[in-house]
Formats: sequence, structure tokens, C-alpha cells
Amino acid sequence: MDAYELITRNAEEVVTDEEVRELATEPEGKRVYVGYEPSGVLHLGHLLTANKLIDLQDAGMEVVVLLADVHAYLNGKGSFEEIRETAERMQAQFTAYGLDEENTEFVYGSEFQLDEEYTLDLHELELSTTMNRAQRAMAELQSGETAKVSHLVYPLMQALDIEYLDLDLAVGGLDQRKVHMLAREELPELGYEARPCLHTPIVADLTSGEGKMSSSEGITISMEDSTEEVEEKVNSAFCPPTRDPEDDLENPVLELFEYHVFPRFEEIVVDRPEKYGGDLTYEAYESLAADLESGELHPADAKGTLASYLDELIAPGREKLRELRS
RNA sequence: CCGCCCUUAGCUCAGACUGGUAGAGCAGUCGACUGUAGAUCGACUUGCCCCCCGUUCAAAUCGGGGAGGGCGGACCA
Repeated sequence: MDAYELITRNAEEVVTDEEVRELATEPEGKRVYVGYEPSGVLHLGHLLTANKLIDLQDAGMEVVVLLADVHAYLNGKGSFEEIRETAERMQAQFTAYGLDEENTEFVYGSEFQLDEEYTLDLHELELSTTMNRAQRAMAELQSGETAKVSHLVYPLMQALDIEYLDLDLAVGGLDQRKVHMLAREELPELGYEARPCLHTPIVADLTSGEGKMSSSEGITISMEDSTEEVEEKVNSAFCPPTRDPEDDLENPVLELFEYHVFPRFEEIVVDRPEKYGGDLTYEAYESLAADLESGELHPADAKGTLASYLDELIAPGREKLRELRS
């Protein structure tokens, strides 16, 4: 797999392709980032972008993880002390998950977002951005919630972070695209360079298969789930025996294979009783999806396999969490 | 500062005028059927009715006070 392919695999959107191709010609030392509001326990949503960071790391890029404590504060997530505590746990889980500790720079937002220069740039952005635009860019706002001033400042800071962290590429879920577009539009106004960005897909809800829904509602698998809980959750997932369900629905089991399992394992073995045909081995998502479609692979076997690989992925983080808590 | 509206199940809301301690839909849980899930049947669960005080035999409901949330208050139309 060449650098461009590795950088963009499983990406839902790349803005712009030309700019990212340019980065891919010389990925070494290029700085990329994802910002996360500190959370005590990582879930699949976090891990999806983390997978992309691992890809980028493998491509030779320098990964920056922003532990966005100031953003969390602006979003009403508690005191700085509480937020810092969860941020520390988050960092530990990321490294347990597989982000290379040597080559990952973990940065707290408060380390630079309170500096005078940053603040003045922020005010300049406030001056040139309408409330309407800022609110539409604010991905972390609960639907139905009415925005506080802090919620409008939030995306503007995200835009500035891209400059202040000296990045070459911004990464995030597709829900971040409006912020990134805001950044691309506004940074040049401040005399800074617009950076390319790359968006990961939003995986469908596990139980309903509804796509593009907020990841905060519904069941998700997290670092603190036990093996049994992972099995239960995966087993209760929506999984018609096809890769392309009707009515705008997705097959979340296949999506988890595609975005979470195949990127992290060389080969996937389906442990299947002789009665149903014995074990199956896959090296690529495509062949597994095709087998599910054809009926060669039964959803129940796919689920059992998915659960065990997901469990393997979260096991180190689960262990780390247990250490931290004792 | 002033005015209006809202607050009842996890969610969206009925119920208030005509007091008798709560309902629907969705969600959820459990079965049946499928070698998974869903769909479909069948059963079931859920409540400081925002808080306090008062009236009353009796208050989600009436009166007073308070809290939280939403919207509005120049001109123009």
C-alpha cells in the first residue's frame, strides 16, 4: 500500500484530494491531528479516528492528539481539574490502543489557547464570523439545545488550533466538516494557510443500522466493556444478511469489520463449526462482505468473529483502565 | 427591567377550564418465530406530575411564592 492509499483509506472525504496527494509525496514529519474533548472512557467513535491516526503514523507522519480541555470547559463538561483527570485517562487509553507513544504528541488545549496572541486571533475570528455560521459549525451541540456564547467560540477555537498546532492536515469525523470548512475559509483571512482535512465516516447505529445519526445516542462499545458485554452488544446489532440493506440503512456489523477490524489485523479467521462449513479466513474486507452477501457467511458467525476481534482491540485499554482505577 | 409561553415516563406530549394521587405514541425489557439482528406476533416495565407554602376530606389540577428553559420588547413591516 503506498502512502497516499494508506493516508486516505477508509476516509469518507478528503479536502482536497490534490492537497493530500501533495502531502503523500513526502509524508515524513508532516503534522496531523485530531482533537478530542476529554472523556474518561474511549468508545468506538474515538477509536475510528484513532485508527486513522495509526495509519498516518505508519505513513511516517507526526501525530498530534489535542486533549481539548478548554473546549470541554466551554461545553460545560466540568471544572478544569475534573477535565484534566479524564484527559489523563484518555491519553493512557489511546496509547494502550496502539498510538505509538514515542511518536504521538499529546497536547492540552490550555497549554496554548490562553496565550495573548491566540486570544487576539480568536477575537478577530469572532469579529468576522456570524453567529449563524459559528453555530452551524458547532458539531458538539446537542440537538434541541440552544447555543451559549461558549458554543459559538468553540468552533472558532478549533479553527485556530489548526494554525497554532502548526499542522499540515486536520483529521476528524464527518461531523467535523463544517468546522474544517470554516477553518479553510477563515484562516487565510488572518494571514494563515488553509490546511487540507480528512474525514472519517460516521458509523451507523449498532442496533438500528441508521446511518449519519449522532453517535452519542444508542449503544456503542467502549473500553470498559467486558468480553461478555462486547458479545452481547454485537449480538444484538442489526445485521441483515446483505451489505446493502433497504431504506437508507447500513449494515453496522460490516461497517465495524471495515473500519475497526480489517485496518488492524492482517487476517481474520471466522471460527465456524464443521456443521456450517468450518473455518473461513479473510485478508480483505471486500471478500468478507461479498461472502455475507452471497450467504456463504452467516450473520451469526460474522457477529461472533466481530465480537472477538473487537474484544482483542479494546482489551489493552480495558486493562489500563483497571490499573488506573485501582 | 418588562411581557408572554413552557416544565408530567428515557423521548415527544395528552390530562388542568369542570380537584378524587396519571395516560398515549415512540423507546426499553422479556418471550415466540427465524442458525444473528430486524420485521411480525404475545406479555411486561417505567414516574419526587420542577420546588416550597397555602386552600381543601382530597391538589399534577385551584391560589401565592420561587427555580429552570424558550420567545419577545426601537424603527420598519
